[in-house]
Amino acid sequence: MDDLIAGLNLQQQQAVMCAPGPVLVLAGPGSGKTRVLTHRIAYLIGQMGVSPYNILAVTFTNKAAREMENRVTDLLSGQVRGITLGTFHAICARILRREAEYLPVTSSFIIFDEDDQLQMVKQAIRDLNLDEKRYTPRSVHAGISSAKNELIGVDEFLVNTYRDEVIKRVYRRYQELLLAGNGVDFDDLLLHTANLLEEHPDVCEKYAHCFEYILVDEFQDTNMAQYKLLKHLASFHRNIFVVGDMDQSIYRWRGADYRNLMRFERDYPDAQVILLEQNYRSTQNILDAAMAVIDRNPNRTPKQLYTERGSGASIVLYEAFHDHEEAAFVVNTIANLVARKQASPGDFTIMYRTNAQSRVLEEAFLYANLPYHIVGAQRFYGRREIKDLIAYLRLAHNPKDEISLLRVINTPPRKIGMKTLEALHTQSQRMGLSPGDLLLKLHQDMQASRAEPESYEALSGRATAQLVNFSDLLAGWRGFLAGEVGQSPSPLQLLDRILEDVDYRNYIDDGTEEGQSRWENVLELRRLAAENRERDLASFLEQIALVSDQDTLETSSNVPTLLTLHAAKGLEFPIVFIVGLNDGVLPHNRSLDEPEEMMEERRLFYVGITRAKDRLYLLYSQQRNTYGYPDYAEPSRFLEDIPSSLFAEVQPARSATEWSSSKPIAEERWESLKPADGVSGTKAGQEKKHKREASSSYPPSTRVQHPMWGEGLVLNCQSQDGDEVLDIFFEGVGLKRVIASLARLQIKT
DNA sequence: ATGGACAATGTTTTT
DNA sequence: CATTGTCCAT
Repeated sequence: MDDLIAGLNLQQQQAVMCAPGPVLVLAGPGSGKTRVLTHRIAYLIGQMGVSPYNILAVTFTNKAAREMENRVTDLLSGQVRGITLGTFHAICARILRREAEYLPVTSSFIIFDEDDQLQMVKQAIRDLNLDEKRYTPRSVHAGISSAKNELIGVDEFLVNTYRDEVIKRVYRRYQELLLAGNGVDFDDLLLHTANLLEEHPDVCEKYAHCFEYILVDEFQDTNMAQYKLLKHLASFHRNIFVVGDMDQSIYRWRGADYRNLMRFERDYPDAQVILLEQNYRSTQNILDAAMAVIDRNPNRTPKQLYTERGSGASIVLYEAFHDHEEAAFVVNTIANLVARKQASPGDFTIMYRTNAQSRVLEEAFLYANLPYHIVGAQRFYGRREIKDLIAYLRLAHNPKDEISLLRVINTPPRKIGMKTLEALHTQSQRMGLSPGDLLLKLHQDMQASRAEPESYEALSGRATAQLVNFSDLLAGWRGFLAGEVGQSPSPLQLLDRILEDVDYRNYIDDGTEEGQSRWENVLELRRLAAENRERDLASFLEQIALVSDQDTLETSSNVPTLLTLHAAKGLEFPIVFIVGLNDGVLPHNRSLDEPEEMMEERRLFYVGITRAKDRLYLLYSQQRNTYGYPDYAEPSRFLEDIPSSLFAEVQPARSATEWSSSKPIAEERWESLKPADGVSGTKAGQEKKHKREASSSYPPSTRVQHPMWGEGLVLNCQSQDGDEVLDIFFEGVGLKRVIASLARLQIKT
């Protein structure tokens, strides 16, 4: 008992040990909210004798769930088996599979991801003969999604404008398409579960009885569906313990509504409210800056963040001439601090508003020949080759999945184009079958050597031949799955068979560096399948659908991290740079005229600032490139809110001429900076490795002269079709890719 | 059916 | 600038 609460402050102890009933913990950044949650669970099990089976703990990411599980396991030395701990979506998927009898889909439903959702909206728009230009799949999907987040079904969808009418019709068609494929989307997981509990009191009671204690992390990020869901689950015991901070609500555009915190207080007037204000992460200067920024938001519970760490270093505000120099300042600063052994490369993070901003930074790192790590830009599961293979698996699992069928039917190319697909579509409609089922029937008919009867009139002979080829493959996998050859195969065995049947490697690995990297991704998926060899296919597919790239974030390699402010939430770093603090970038252009959006931009900045433990650098520039063209920019209006007393003396910006003539940092110093393991900076998807090729006439770090761009430094070279492709950094111009024989390059000595 | 050349179009993205 | 989709010639 004393062990458990040792090291917790008063408020934390109060939260951990508070009596049953509704509890609202308002937790400032770095105030130890995860500690409170994990200790609370340990307290319930260890001290109150609550069975793990009666505890439900919900998070937003798998990573957070994993971390919580590990920490509780440590605290209790292992007696956590039985606890229901996971993301909202994973827990809902579990409930829905168990209660599938109440659903319009079967328990082996598949979960459509963002990409599939867009494809499906596109399909729906086409089915309805609507103008794709006028109603982009993206915006229509946003409309459908936010309706679902508000628990608004198609029939309840209110129409005020013609646009609403369009969305409503697409929504209806979209749901039909989902059901036809026995699928649900991310939003449906929540929506269906909430509706299920609402409409079936007996089911609701079952779960509400079971979950004696409910704990929720990041409560400010819940949407209406999640709120209602929790309310149902807590309807019997009312022991609902939520932790949140409205100041860190940055997912409004995903349906999150921080007002759920207020709604909670209203719905549970007897709730105990506990404020966690002591910060264990940052120095006081950093906290003061953060509070100065966030205090300007109206209608919030004021929090006085304080630390016992002392004021710490001043915040550095730097005005760069343009974004290139901004990046150069970041890299130089990192290099200097590392060289002087004041910090190690992994201590640094650079945060920005939009992913596009990472490019300049990457160039600066490449130019300096320093490794870095970038989060998010291209996610593993978003990669083409991975999506292809998952689509194959899904199709084998569920031939009715038309989205997956369309994806793989001509990948690798099988001479099945638009014409053939159209024919397949008409024919399947005529027969009242899904295209996948039609293919299987086609296969059967061919097996029975019933030469194509008139029933396939929509299919031409040529088209049929190609389709039959594919249907043989599909039928083969179906049979394989059904256990024709003894036992039912594992996902890995099926994957391997598919890889071989379609000769995928030959298709994807064309011998270029990119092709090899793609094949490596395939091997990575294989490895993942091998790890999950105990799971059946359905469960493997679910796991893949519900895993995000955030969850794969590795922090092990000792190199600086580049990420968006959104991706930074929940993390902390000794030294933080926030770049692009210009109006139009940090308060983003699209938020300027919308007060709610503006508040969210402010919170985003707040989240960024509060990631920093020891040092904070804020950067903006006089000029920046937008879509390739330079443009003058104003400093972010948020900067005005930070008292100047917190800033270190502002260093004068160097002029453009000074910058373009400035020399790169001596190369010996870079050598001393390189981490021992020599991890190279990678941009996912498009790797730019510094390959040393002895045969090349322009090996990396050669200085060259270009007739147009002047002097540059070769960063990378690779052979292609007997020629050399070079990546060269030109000062004041940027990174250029050239063909050695065409660019009239001179080697400088 | 496919690949190459052109125009159109650009937030953030826990699941 | 860089990615994505559409049109057109093979």
